Amino acid sequence: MAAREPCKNAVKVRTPSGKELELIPRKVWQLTPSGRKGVKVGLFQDPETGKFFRQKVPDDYPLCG
DNA sequence: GCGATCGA
DNA sequence: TCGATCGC
Repeated sequence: MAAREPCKNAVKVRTPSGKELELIPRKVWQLTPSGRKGVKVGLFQDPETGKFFRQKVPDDYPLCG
């Protein structure tokens, strides 16, 4: 069982403070309603403010965290 | 509204 | 316990 792989790849994200940065998500999971495709969501931390935020990550980004 | 997740 | 994430 591959329990909790660390996230390795940076994702281009718009931080709450309005900057585009490449950040490594703390965690990425699938957010998928029944019978729909859903999205992958990453939990990120804005290095400017320390605030956490969630944002879509590309569908090909591996689950991790 | 649904789905999972966790910081606030 | 809620907000916020995204696309359908």
